[in-house]
Amino acid sequence: MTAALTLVGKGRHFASLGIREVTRQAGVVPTSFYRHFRNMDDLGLQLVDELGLVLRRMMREARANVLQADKLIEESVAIFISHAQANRSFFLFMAQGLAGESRAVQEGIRSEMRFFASELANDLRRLRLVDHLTDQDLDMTCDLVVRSVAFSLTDLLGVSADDDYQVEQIRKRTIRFLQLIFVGAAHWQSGG
Amino acid sequence: MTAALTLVGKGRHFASLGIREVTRQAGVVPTSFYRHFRNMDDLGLQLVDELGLVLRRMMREARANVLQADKLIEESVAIFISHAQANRSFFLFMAQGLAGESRAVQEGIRSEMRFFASELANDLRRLRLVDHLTDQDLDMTCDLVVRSVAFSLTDLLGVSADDDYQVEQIRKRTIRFLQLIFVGAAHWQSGG
DNA sequence: TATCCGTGTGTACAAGTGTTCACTAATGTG
DNA sequence: CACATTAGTGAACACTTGTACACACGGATA
Repeated sequence: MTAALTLVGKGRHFASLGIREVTRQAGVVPTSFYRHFRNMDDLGLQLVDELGLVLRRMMREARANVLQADKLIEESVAIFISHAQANRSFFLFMAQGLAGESRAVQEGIRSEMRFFASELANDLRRLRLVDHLTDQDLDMTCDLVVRSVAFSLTDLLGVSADDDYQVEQIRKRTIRFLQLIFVGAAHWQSGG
Repeated sequence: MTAALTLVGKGRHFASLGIREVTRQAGVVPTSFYRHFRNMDDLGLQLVDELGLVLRRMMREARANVLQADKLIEESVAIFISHAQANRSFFLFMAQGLAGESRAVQEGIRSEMRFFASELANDLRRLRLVDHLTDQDLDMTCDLVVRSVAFSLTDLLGVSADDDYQVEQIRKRTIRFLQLIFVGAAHWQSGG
């Protein structure tokens, strides 16, 4: 699995990886592959599971560091970006998988995103920042937030990790996106 | 190019297509490929160019059909969905290319999206619906709109084209996303 | 009419592919 | 100690792959 991620990190697309290629990168003979996976789709699915762990770690850190409501967006985005940079290959895999070849992987990633969105909704409810929204509207808002961040992720993965200027631009833009969404949420139904 | 799109439409990922595979689908001998393209990346780039045409046609139809401001979002989303269904393979290619293997294709698609967003900004300015926004804020709003729609596109491509119920769900959700964004835009700076 | 030029063909080759099978070395369990 | 399980090995198979080359046809041009 690490070998596959490494190759993805080097710019390859997961869908174009072959068994021999992955085992070669892993420094192991091709037949060993079958000791662990039935095929590449299977490997992809197990990567999705690990991706879930990465996302949960990120949520935990966000919850620990975002104590008060102001700067909530800024802090969260910063944490997100730092995790995305630290696990570049993982997030590359996630971005690729969203439109990938394996329906199962696709559905897995989508489901991780839904989980993430619902956790976000819980947190916001707990902070009592959105009491005027119905549960359904809050879910929608969080869904939109997660999608926007996911899209920013593809921006981020498109620039080199040490291009500080570009990363900063992406950070600022993502923050403004989220601010715009939350302004919308604040005036939802009452103002719209 | 049609052959490549056909294969993508059948669920394959563009990055995993080979020259022989494409020419086989085209009903032509492998060597003929080189008469038209230098390699698969080259083919991808030419597909991006054609994608531009598809998007422009879509914009033209939207401008022709969205006459008055109310129902603007509903109509636009409907037109978008019908185009996405009618050119399923093209939009699949677009969704794949965003996180694809070829940096050039990636950049090409991104650039088409930026163009789309800027055209949208022009239209909104012309309709004088957003006079209170600075040009920069309007651009950001349109960027977010285009991204949200693009993400809905991946939802749409994930369900079968004739699953009316699911398509309807996606349509409604996309509309609500855009409404939320525009409520945010309406109260931007004044309300945020 | 003769001559290009764009497109497609057939053959060929070296390299890479997924998958199988029988074998081996290390590990932990009774 | 003997034994089962796990992870890795190496050879072999039948294909598939990208790419090169010389060749053939048909329509446009001179």
